[in-house]
Amino acid sequence: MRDVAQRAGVSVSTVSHVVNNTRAVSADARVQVQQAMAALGYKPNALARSLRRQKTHSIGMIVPDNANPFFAEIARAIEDIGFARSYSIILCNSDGNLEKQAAYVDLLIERRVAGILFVAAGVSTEVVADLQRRRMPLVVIDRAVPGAAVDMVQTNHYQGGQLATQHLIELGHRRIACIAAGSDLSPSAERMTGYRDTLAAHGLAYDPDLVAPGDFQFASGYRAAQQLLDLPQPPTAVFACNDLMAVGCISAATARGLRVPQDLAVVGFDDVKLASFTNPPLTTVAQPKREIGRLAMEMLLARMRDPDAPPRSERLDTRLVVRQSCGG
Amino acid sequence: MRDVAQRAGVSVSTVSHVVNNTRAVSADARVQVQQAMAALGYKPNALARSLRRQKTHSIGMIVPDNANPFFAEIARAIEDIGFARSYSIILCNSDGNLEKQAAYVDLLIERRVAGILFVAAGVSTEVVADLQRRRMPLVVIDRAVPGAAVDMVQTNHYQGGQLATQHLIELGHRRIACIAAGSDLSPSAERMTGYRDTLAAHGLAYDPDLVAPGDFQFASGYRAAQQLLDLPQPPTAVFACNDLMAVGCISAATARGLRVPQDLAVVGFDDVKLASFTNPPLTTVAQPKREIGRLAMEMLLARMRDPDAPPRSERLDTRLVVRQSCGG
DNA sequence: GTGAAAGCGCTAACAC
DNA sequence: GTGTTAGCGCTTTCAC
Repeated sequence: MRDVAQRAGVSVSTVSHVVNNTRAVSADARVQVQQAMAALGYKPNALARSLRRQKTHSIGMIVPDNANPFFAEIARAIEDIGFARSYSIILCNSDGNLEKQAAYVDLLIERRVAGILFVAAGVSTEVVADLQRRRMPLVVIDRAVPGAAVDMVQTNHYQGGQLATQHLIELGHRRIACIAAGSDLSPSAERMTGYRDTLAAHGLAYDPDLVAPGDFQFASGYRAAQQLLDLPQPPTAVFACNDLMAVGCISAATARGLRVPQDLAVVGFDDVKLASFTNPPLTTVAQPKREIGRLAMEMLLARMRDPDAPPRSERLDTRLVVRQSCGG
Repeated sequence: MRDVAQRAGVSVSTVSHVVNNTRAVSADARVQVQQAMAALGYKPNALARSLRRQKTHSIGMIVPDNANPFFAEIARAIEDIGFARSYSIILCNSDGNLEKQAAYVDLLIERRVAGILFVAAGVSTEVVADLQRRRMPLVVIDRAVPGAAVDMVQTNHYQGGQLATQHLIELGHRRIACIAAGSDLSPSAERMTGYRDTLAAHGLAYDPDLVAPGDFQFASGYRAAQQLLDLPQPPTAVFACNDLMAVGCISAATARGLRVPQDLAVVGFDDVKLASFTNPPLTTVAQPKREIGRLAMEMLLARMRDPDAPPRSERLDTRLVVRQSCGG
């Protein structure tokens, strides 16, 4: 900047004012400055600016794994909004590891980020409390943080479970199984509850034999389907708590010579890319991934503007994507 | 830091020295400082440090789209190494748009990143030249930048094309089709060349009828397969230039009552997650995505250490992942 | 409409 | 082993 000022024959503060368009400067001086900037390839130093202004245009995004398509989509939406508002995103993968997460939180604090977008890696009550003590703008995504009054946005898993079950019931199914996953994680539990409540609402008994355990992976869906189909009275439809298990379920059924959807209807959850390409294409409950990212970012920006607003918690509804794995 | 110094009863420089472990400090003072830091929740200001030291620990990563699984994996590997070396990654999506890319490059320069990892969005000769003029450490990934002597790492697409074709030939196939994609992009063209050369090396004639156009999408693979199977003498095997088209091809074959692999063998390229879950699971040529990211990051770190080393260009070999879509 | 000067929080060179 | 000081490149207040 000094160089520019010298070459343009004006003061440093004048250069600053044309760079930031911050007060009236004679047309003459402005042109001089701009030419000098171009000639020297000058780019202002954002570090110095941030130090002086005591605010950065960086925001930290902590996710378990950006290669997981679910988080990849969310990250994408976040980056989009960030770019539009000229915030840049620092990518942090926690691998669901609390220490790694803590290390990244420290790093983000030291970098003086303007805010943090946060998918918790396990029980993160303490980190969040610490962040709040520091008045760091923060939005929690996807997984709740117990005992924290904090901005958050997540999917309405319960409504998604309802949607899937409702669809199967409307198609005439009465024996509807569920491939569940680790009930300690809230999303899966909520999907299950949506399933049970919808069964009940339609006068269908809940049969524990029709609930098979899974772990969100393909293989567990395959195994669960085998177990279900071995039942004396096998189900005619399956609600799998995610797409990977649904695809595993279809594979198992096909391997036994069953036709999907004629002999077994299958509905998934998530709507990952894969779902369009299976045979038959998978009917599934879509999580609003882009919308989650977009909203989280908007909420963070709002929080930065008004640090004292009451915490906001949003639940985004899912949408049923009807393809061919349930017929209909 | 002043606060810490005051509370600990030492000078600011002493605090700095315990924070950075930079010179001998009495055990006493060290304890005082650490206690004060903990009590005050002090975290050093990385902005100030970077400004003073004239070097940051940020690196910029520009990719077309982090939600594309290929780049997601690469990004993941980059982040991993970065974390281990305490560099943080600024995530930039160009959407293949030169203006967006230029905007991000400017942003990264202003942020004074220590280096840039770069998947070019189209012909980026100028940006790269500008970056080099500024002596910005830079590694180009995946797509070559014409006319630039610069560090780069990419897949050996040619060798991948060979691998796929070779595999099919060894399985006894003689009429081997290819689903290609836009020959203007170099990777696809190189895969094709690998295919042709391998055919020739085995005394098999190249038949233009057996090459069907695609655009990397599922639907184009489906269409291409239909076209191929309508031929008077249809192929017995297909090499699709990516997995999505391979899966489309399998769908089309299945829809006609053909069995894969008995009636038609199909091999893909990329080895995306999806490939494990198709029916039958897809035999495919795996790109070393993690390895690309890892190597790119290592090369960037090396370049930062030695700005004047001659540019290095690496081609990483692919690997054939045999599943079930080719039999064998 | 312009310029001079202080200071953001840190580090490094230099004295003691 | 410790403290003092100058200065990284910017913004902002103040004086003109």
